[in-house]
Amino acid sequence: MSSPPTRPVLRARYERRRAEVVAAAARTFAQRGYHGTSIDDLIAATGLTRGGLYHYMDGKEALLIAVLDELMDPLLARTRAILDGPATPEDHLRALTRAWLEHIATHRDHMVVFNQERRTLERDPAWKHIRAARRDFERLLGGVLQRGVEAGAFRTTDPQLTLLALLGMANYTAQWYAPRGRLSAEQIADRYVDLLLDGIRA
Amino acid sequence: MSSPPTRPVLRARYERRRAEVVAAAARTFAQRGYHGTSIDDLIAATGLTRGGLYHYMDGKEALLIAVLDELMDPLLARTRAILDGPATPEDHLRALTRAWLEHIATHRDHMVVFNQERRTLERDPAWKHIRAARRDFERLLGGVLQRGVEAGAFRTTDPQLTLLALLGMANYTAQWYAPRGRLSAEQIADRYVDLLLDGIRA
Amino acid sequence: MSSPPTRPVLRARYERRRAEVVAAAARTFAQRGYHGTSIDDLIAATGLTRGGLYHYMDGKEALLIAVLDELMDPLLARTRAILDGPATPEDHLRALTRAWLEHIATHRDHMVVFNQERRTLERDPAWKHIRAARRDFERLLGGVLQRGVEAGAFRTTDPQLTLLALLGMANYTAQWYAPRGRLSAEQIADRYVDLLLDGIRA
Amino acid sequence: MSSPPTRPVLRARYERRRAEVVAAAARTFAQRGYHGTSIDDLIAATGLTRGGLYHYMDGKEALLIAVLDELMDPLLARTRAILDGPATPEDHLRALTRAWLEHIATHRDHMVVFNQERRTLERDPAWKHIRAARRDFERLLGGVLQRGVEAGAFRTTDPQLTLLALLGMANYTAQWYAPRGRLSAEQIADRYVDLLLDGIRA
DNA sequence: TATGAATGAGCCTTCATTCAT
DNA sequence: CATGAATGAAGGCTCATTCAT
Repeated sequence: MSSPPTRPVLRARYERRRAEVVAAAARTFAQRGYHGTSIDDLIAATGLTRGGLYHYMDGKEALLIAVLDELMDPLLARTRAILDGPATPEDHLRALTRAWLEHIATHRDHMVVFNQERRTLERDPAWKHIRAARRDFERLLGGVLQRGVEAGAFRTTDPQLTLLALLGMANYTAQWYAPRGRLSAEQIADRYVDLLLDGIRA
Repeated sequence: MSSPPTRPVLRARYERRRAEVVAAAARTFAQRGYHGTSIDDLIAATGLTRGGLYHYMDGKEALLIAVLDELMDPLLARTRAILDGPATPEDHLRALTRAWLEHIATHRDHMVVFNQERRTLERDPAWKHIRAARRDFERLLGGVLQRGVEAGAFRTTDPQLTLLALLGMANYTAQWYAPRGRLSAEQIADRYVDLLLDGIRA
Repeated sequence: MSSPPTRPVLRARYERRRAEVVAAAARTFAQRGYHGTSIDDLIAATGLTRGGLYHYMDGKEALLIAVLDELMDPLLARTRAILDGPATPEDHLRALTRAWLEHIATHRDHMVVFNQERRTLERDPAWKHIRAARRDFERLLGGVLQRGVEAGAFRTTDPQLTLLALLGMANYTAQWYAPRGRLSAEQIADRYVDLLLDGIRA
Repeated sequence: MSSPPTRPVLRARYERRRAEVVAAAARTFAQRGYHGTSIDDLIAATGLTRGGLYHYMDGKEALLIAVLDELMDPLLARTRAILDGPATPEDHLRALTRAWLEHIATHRDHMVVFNQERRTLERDPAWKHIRAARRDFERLLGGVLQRGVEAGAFRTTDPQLTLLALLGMANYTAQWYAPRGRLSAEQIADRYVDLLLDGIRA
């Protein structure tokens, strides 16, 4: 990867193209898996040539890092911003779930890649910052549940398992969500929160 | 792959070894991903030699098929057996979830592989029967929810989304479940069903 | 590189072929330089196929290491053996120079490679043991000169420069020595020692 | 490479920059070898941009030619100038060795590159003029030894081997000479000549 | 004059698989 | 039965060079 141009005009074009490359990588990794994606798949997805691709990336793994950073960094920032404001645990939970599902909806491919490579991420020391981001997010979410229990708003003997249930159902959304589908991300979030709060028993 | 021996004694040993190979493949695929696993990884995991491995398999992809069949076939059989018996929707739901999580608990690696390769499975015609099995399972599970709603036992405006929520939380278990953990698979199943039925609102 | 076979017969053949590969590498590196040699050059020189080459080596750099080890290890061993025995400084000098030039004569390619890659060797931490071997050899040789001076056998105000002169003339031999040439390695050694001791002034 | 500017001011700047590029190439080739040096290494060493570099050179190989010409041409000219004057063989030898080592001292990188690429130079027809220059220099130097023997000033049964010894020790200087070292190039030359003439025997 | 995006051939290496022994 | 040597296609990546701007 050559260093980015310094002249503003070229710099802007460079950044734009680079973002396209990362987006194409996210899409392709999501479809074929990271290891299942060849550089040729990526050049087909970007329209660049084999060598040209390397203007915009350091290598395949750097692309994976970029995809996962694009997923985690804004989500974590958004999460922290929401939790900075005062609200009841229920409101925090709802706001967080909405933000989360909206982020997944706009980053479906990224999320699918994250789910696919989860195991690799756990093993390799190179991915520490991604693991840390995931853990931070889960802790912040778990904290909301915990405070809800302590405040008497939520009733559950096992907040940890509740957290895992919520993580499972929300993250799974990436596998089936369709942008033009019946429900918006916000609606899905609300229904999930309702489900979690009230259940379905008649 | 040479054809299996016919003499019973040799046949038995052959089958045993083959099962070990599939188990090792499941473990290794789960850790490194299917594409990320090399034949060398498999010979390291099995202790066989390069050539020896090919006595027990037709190739890497055949191994993936075997892993996924070991996951889907018994689960589907078990599911059908449970649904064959008469029970309330709630009892069916609970029995199904228990069987499902117990199966995941004993087939964690298989399930992780399934989750990882999900996208590949959707794309390639070679995987039709795996896709069909997954779809059948989801339909059977969805049917229980549907009947519960129709019978007035469950109250939900969107059984399909409820199904997706349940799929998400249950399948996610494979990512974190530990055999010697605090909760048994059965307990997890029960708490998930309780959660789904009653929610956590105080 | 696959691990060497354990069965003696196969092991022997493996070792023999591996030695051939290293020899071919030495020859080719000497002709074209290490960086100038492609894997295709090596397969042409060995008769192996592209993939087959990797049965006998870990990679191109491992081959370079093997070449340099084949050069340094026996020379250093021989040097130490010679210095273990008692002798006058002049006899030690002569014996050492003979051994050295004979070694160069039978390892011309190795020596040429060493001379070519000298600078790279100095820079990269990966080559520490090669650097150490070179330094040890030079110290042992320098010690002989030093002791000769102390014993009053050699008269030189600058043993270090004398060492460098000797190193220069001897190592240069690899560049022009021809196995079937007018002079044997032993004769060259003797003449170099005579030159060093007595000069050419009429 | 664009053709050099014709307007004197621009021309001068062009020539200056071009000389810097060749110097940087010598330095980098010496450190990493010719084949081991990439264009990126050269742009890093010159501070030019990728495209800018090609304003001052025709390509990588042209740079190598320039480096070697800078080494050989002045040395040969100087050698011929010295030999043009009348002197005893000993004085000629001393003057030549001084000039030679002083040239090496101011062209260490060039000399290192020459030593490294020696084998390549021998093989490729493109390098005929470099080979011819080397051969001419060696012949001129050998001639001095030869005449010394014929004049009865030098006593050696093998002037050719003596020449090779001298070439070895002198050329090797490039590998260890340090500009600010203990000895000047002239001093080294004198000691080498003394050594060659008188030896070190007490 | 100077830039840096773009090229595509070629680099070293790994791969799943076959087959003579 | 079992071995491991051998294959050659394909992998990710770097290269020297060109050229529109």
